[in-house]
Amino acid sequence: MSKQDLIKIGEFATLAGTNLRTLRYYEELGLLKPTLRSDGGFRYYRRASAQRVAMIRDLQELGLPLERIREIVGIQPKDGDRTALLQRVRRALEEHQLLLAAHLDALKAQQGRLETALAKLKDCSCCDELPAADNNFCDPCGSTGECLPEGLRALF
Amino acid sequence: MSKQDLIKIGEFATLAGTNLRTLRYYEELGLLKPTLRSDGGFRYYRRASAQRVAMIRDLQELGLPLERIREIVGIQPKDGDRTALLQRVRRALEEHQLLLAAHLDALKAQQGRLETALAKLKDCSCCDELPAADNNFCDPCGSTGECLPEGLRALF
DNA sequence: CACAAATCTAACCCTAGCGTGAGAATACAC
DNA sequence: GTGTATTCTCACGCTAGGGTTAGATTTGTG
Repeated sequence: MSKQDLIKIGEFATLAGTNLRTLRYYEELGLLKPTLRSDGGFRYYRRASAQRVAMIRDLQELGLPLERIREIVGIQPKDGDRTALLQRVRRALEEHQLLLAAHLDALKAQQGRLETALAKLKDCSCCDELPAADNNFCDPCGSTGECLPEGLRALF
Repeated sequence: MSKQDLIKIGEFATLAGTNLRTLRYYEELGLLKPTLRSDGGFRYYRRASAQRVAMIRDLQELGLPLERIREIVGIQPKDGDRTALLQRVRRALEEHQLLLAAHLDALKAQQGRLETALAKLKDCSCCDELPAADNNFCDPCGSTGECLPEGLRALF
């Protein structure tokens, strides 16, 4: 923890595999404060803090937004707090798991609608009938008598 | 198509099931222009144009961004262009299907990482060992000897 | 001391799809 | 003409994660 260990933001960014703007943005969000500020305002980081950046990145890859990450790792945990940290991480991950599941469901539903729409379009492509003047929804279809899927009502 | 048919934006919004801001936004994007502008600047729409809004909404529900939708329906198709329109829609939907699939894969991968991370966390919760001073990644784990999943390297 | 490289703050830009005003002007009924 | 409802054009706000300037300092070296 000697002064030797302190490096400026440029070197730290390289070390942590990121860039200046991102580090300053993290600081702005309260995610990672530089260990020291010089009188002139320069940021000085500990090399070891690169691990903190790695952790932030890891949690980002798991899909957590930076705000949530701050809630988890915003306060530098002491050694004894390891259990508490694990708790926080676990709760956040579980919560995020639910969100992710919901998001997946929504996208799968969208996928289903897309397939239906494409199937219907395939039918329509070989159809010569133009919709009647009073039924430009083609609903029900003049050929098959089927109703159109929701997502394509207005195509005709 | 007489002047009787032209309505102002408020009534049109109600008819189309949307609101003023959205309609003006659609116009800004080139999705739907009012049929007429009064000398004072008021927008006048045809009732029939509500179908166009419906179509935009339908394509939105299929997940297409408004920019793509504009590319599809940006130009008012004439009757004879139905085939061409169907083609454009089909191509756009197929393209979007690919994007959606990729998106789904990414989310599923995220889900997998989440599960792995949570499983590992469960192990760690019952672990009393603190990481050695020279290995604050707990990697490999002092208890099980297993390596940590990518997403949690920096937790320790 | 002088100079170059690094860093500082502040600010605006981007994607999407509007929400929500402010303040001015219009349209229409009476 | 006058009142009131409607609409007009800005223009900023939101989420996330920075990118990319500009102009001013600071640091460190010779």
